[in-house]
Amino acid sequence: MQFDPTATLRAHDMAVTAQRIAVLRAVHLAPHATADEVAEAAHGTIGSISRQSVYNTLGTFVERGIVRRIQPIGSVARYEDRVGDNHHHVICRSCGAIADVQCAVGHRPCLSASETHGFVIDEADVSYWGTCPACARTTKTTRTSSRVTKRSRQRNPKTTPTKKGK
Amino acid sequence: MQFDPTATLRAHDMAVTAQRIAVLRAVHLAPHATADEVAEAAHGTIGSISRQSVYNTLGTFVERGIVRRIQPIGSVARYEDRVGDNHHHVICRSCGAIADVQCAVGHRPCLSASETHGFVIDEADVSYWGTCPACARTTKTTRTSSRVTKRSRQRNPKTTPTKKGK
DNA sequence: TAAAAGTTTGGAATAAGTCCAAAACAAGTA
DNA sequence: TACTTGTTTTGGACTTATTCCAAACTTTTA
Repeated sequence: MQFDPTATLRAHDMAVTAQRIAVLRAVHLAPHATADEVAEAAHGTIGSISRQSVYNTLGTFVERGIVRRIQPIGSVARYEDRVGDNHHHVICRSCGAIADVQCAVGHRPCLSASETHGFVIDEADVSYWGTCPACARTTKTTRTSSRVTKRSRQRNPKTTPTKKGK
Repeated sequence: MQFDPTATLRAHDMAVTAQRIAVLRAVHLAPHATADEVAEAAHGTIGSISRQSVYNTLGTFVERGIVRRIQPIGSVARYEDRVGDNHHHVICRSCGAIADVQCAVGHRPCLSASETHGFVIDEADVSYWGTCPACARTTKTTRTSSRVTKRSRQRNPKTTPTKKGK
């Protein structure tokens, strides 16, 4: 089965627009990308797309189950188009790298909680925390300081950052 | 073992201040509270505390392992002082209610990922998603609309210097 | 008890995301 | 092909959670 944005959109009765295709492609090519990164990538393919459209589109996709939204502690929301296989994630505490890990159980909810307080559970979302190979190598790395990387979005350039010399 | 903020602070070589005691107490009395709720509660006990102090304090506590920070998708960060027992959470998709569930394994990381991509894992953070008893009763409830409840914070209404002497 | 060290504070700044109403567009129909 | 209609996209303003900063204040140490 290959990647066909148009077919996916059609299958979900969604209008086929350049923006949607670009967003879907961006998520497909860069798993775990942030909305901002998706916007950047989409911008690269179709020249221009509004931030709002990126959010709208991602939101709609999530609603329909076309993409999944994950949000590790300390990170902004991230998106991936690998859905339905109930896999989980390993996140590096020092650099924020994320990798997929197969669910050992294979079906959802992949775990059963012992005492559920009457909640009806339909999904178990697991985040494994640890150190990635790269960071493990450079031992004694900044533990607390360098949280999950943040990239800044470029808003209206009119607002000069003025470092306010003091 | 009983709850003794002062002793806890001393044990961690932290200066004992009214703010810290108030924050610790707030987290203890309202598990899963947001920074805002903690601020409100602390405000109730010691009359006044800055937002910044609440964040500083919570942040420091998290660093030292005195409190744990959780952040379910769609929710702001929440804090709890039940640490060290590696328990997990069930979250209601419609109202955002959170409850603790005991970890079936009991020690961390409570699960072992099958294929770790070389990551050294030290913790497994599990979020169970579903519907709480209350929401299950009122079936057909707004699914997408009422995400996790948002409370608005009340910033200092401009001119409320509040006594700073004393 | 005073200096040193650690905390708290308010104000300003950011980042991420949402609201809104108008303009642009996709797709079904004549 | 043109038309119509309902859906998308857009940009600008706004909100909320959180962080940065440097000065004022408290706790602790000596």
